[in-house]
Amino acid sequence: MSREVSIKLPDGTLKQVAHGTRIIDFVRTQIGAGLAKAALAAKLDGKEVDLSHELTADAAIEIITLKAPEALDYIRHSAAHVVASVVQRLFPGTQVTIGPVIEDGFYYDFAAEKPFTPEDLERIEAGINEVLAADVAFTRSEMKPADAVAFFLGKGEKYKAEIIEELAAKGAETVSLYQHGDWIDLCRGPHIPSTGKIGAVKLTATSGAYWRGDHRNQMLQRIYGTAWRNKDELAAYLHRQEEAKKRDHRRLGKDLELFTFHKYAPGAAFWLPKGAILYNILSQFMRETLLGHGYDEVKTPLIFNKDLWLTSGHWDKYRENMFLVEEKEGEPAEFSLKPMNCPSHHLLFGSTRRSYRELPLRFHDQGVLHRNEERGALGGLTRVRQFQQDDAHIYLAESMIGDEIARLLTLIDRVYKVFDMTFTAGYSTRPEKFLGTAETWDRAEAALKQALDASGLPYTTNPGDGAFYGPKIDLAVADSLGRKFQLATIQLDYLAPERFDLTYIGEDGAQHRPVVIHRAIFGSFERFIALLLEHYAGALPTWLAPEQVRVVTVTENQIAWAREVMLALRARGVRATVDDSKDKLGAKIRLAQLAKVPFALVVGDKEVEAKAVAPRRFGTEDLKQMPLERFFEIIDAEARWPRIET
RNA sequence: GCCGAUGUAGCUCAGUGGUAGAGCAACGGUUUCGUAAACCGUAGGCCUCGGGUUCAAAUCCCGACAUCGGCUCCA
Repeated sequence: MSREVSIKLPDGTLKQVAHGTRIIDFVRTQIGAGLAKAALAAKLDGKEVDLSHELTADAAIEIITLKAPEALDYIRHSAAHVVASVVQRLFPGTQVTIGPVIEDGFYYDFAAEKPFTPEDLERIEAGINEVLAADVAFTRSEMKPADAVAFFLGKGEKYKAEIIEELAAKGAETVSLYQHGDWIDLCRGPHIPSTGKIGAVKLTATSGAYWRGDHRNQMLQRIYGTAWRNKDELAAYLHRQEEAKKRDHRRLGKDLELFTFHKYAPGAAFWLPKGAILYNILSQFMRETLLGHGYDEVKTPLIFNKDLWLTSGHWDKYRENMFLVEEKEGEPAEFSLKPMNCPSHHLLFGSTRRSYRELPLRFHDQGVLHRNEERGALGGLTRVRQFQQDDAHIYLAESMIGDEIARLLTLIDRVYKVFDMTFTAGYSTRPEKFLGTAETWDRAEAALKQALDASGLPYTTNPGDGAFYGPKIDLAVADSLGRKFQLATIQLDYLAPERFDLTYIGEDGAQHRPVVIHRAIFGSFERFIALLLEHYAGALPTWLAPEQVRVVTVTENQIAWAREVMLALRARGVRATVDDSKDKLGAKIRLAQLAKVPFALVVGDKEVEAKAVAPRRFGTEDLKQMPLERFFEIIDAEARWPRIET
């Protein structure tokens, strides 16, 4: 007997097909051969399945073709399988582990005898291209977990067996396997119909990676790759990567003479004159902004006795990241450079009797911090050992948390809008090991979440990712290559007030325990500047540009007027220079553009005559000649610092 | 810290066992020029550092240091 199932197409039409019809056949016969050819996978009631999946129940169907955004995920995941099959052919004895899709590509982790060399990668890539050309079909099958474990153990694949055992422990009744050619892998799917649908694959990098990301586990060998619908897309992607590298803040820092590093001070930047200007503007901008938002700036010591860190808990939890300082040579280090400002602020809070009338009490501190990051983790300005934060600690009563967080989110949002930067927010909740009571945590999480929801900012929730002392909100910004870095943070802390025995006198005359909010908006100036530079590709807005105006003369005959213009600009606070070199005008313009100076003011005989300038704005063609007074108006308006509403 | 790659002039890079190179920048000179590179010349190096192999090392080997990519994305 033949039963029928009812399949609903995206446009609403219902089709009846025999129970057990494969999707690919359904599409070919009921929709069209063209779609059947273009199809890669399908969604049944939103669930991703292969085209070979059999229709056994009424469902709404959606066909995913090459054009769909998801297509790239399927192509990449299928490409990862091909990589693994080629690696196992070329390097017998290598075990497979996992091979997920990531942003712009995929990777596959192998338990290999030896790391893969760049030459190995070339051989593997050649093997991949053979498989793509052969257009081998992917086929799906299922097994009972116990059988699958035996199957993979029989092939010496102990990582796969471990994964299946975990799936079984979670209650999986069957696991799926995918095969192309004679190579088979445990896989959730779906896959594209055949390897020929993978247009272009390139292996991009190798690296060591710990099994399950834990450094106590065995180190696996990872191969990164990218895959696209066709060669043009791949070429376009590689071109984008090349372009992105030009925005790398390390490149820009060198080209624009902002900062440099020396191997005698790994992870600590030297700020060159132009970089120091940028750093100081941001620092002062934040100082004034926070002053306007009820913060009090403080300055606290750099070096502290270890007793402070014993009290705060850093000595136990954070000592390996602290630079210890010995007071007398040969004696055990009793001091440390501070890795964070919070403990010193707690000392300040506790240094006098506090009243509820002072709350929320906000200490802002841009003090220099040192953290002994692992050597391998250092990189540019985004991962340093010495830095300054726009750090603050807010002491308040628990009832004030909601308002304060809401205010903070508004402030953060406004600050980032000034720089035209977009961020992603993450909300992290109670970890498994936490301090305090579940009840306070519930209240704290509710307050954070409520403020976050009210703010209208989109955010992701990271359950269990909170600090052990409280939940937090983190804001991340992506660099030119799409890597995300945490900048702003808001963390609630119930523990520190306990450890430092902080109290204030309430309206009722009794002592109360405050709550602390740790928060930063830029995060560290170093990291913020890195992302700021990449965001603007080095072409900073006028108010931030270290050199705002460069007066360029056509010949040496205009040097006197050029200097007069420069001095007049400097007199009104504009950072101006003169290029009075013997270069031709074209060369001077080029240099000004390469230095990304917002305005090049051309002065020739005509301008001298008219007491005028001919401004050329960065990245544009020439502006018309104008009286110097007129240019003053333009530059004054652009050089003005943004104000953040209170 | 771990895996891999890299380290040559201020910058970008060539040079694979036999006397250290180019372009740009710098410096000197000529040119006085109207919106992205005028011309000629000069100088610049412990080839990251320390060991080793060799008649001979930037080059081969070992180690240190630094830099770069990665070490959360879970069949």
